[in-house]
Amino acid sequence: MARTTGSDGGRTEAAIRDAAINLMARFGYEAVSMRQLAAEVGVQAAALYRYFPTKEELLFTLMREHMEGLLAAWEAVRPATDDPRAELAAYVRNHIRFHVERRHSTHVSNMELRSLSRDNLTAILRLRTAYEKELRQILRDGTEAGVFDVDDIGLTAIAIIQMITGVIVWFRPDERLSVEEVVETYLAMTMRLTGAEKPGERAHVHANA
Amino acid sequence: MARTTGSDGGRTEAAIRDAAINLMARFGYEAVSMRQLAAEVGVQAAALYRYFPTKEELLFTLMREHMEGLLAAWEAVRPATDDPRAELAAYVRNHIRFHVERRHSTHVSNMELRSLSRDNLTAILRLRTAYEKELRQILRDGTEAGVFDVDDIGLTAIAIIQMITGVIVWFRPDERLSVEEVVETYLAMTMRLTGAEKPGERAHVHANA
DNA sequence: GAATTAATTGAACGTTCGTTTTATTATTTT
DNA sequence: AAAATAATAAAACGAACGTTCAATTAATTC
Repeated sequence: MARTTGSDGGRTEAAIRDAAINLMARFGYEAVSMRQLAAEVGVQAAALYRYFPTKEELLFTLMREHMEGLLAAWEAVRPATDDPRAELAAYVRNHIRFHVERRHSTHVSNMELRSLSRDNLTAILRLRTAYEKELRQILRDGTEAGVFDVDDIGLTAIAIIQMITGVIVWFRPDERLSVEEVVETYLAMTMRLTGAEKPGERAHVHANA
Repeated sequence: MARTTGSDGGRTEAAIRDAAINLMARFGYEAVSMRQLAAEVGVQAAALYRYFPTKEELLFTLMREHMEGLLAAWEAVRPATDDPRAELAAYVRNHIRFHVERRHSTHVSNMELRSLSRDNLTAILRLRTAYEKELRQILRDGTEAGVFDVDDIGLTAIAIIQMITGVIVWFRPDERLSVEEVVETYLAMTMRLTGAEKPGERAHVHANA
């Protein structure tokens, strides 16, 4: 046989992306074969090469779009304020919501960096760095304004991202907690971590020596 | 050729473990072939099978010993006190020190769970759960004693472990920060996260409404 | 309705994979 | 020094891998 009835390039490509994200999130990039992926899509392996030149290019496309989507989502919700607390809250909320909604592609983007060629890796890391830089800037602004109490900005930024990305390891949308409850709990922990004063709050804790 | 001069089973097995941890941490379990591993050790691939029956059993052994080592290290340093703050501090310090010292096996243990068979996975997760349970107990004790202010114990425990394990992603021992500096910074963040009162401290922050 | 383009199949390519088998040599035991 | 055992090499197994190529059919254009 050859071209099948009702076949459509756009739909097939979307199906490939979808299946690839699911399979690679579950079994890992290396463990998923092009034949397995094709079977999931419902085509022969050769058909995949009409849409992606190599397996790695497929992975790279998925990761790049994930990172670009994350940055775009942040740009879209970034508040027009100069209160670092509001900015930090928006950052954390966006991060968790975005990642919970896209657990599988987050998993792939976080776990499969080592399967990229040098150039592709560099491109992804550049996007990641740009995203983390936003958080560092918020922490710096807040520290200078005196509303955060952060010792090491770079270290704190990494710790926060690590913590709030960890949600996707355990969170499943149908459990006792809703997404919004989780978001607020993590936000509260983040605020504590940065020593953020709540709006209306004036003083830090003082030890009674 | 066959048996080589000076060959020794004990040394070869140790060399296999060592090379396996390094290679698998760098390239991932699936991406490392038995031939590549053998070449790193300096033997033929067939020789590996004298020490480990399958590739997966080798992985499982490495992961099991890592987790057992982590639990053993904690048992060894667990303080004989009922102050949850001291216990939490000991837990965090031990966790970071252990993981920084064993970056590669930590990486393997965290990343390669999906390459295990069901039974082997269950065994590793059992160890992991036992380890996390220790932290939850500390948080629970501290919350009941009123020295911690934790909203959701399970969620906080996961967030803390995620945060303090994240050290190995970026920390390299020869940089501007020493291990002990990093340990203390993360400890401070953990204490803030849990709302821990410092010894000698009496009150929490109060909002000025 | 003929020509063109899009989408896919089926077979095949050479390579590498984890693993097994058999033979061979070094070392230890008797 | 002979016998037994430990440690390895060398070669081979069938299966699976990513990828390519030629053929074929569906849909679209002219």
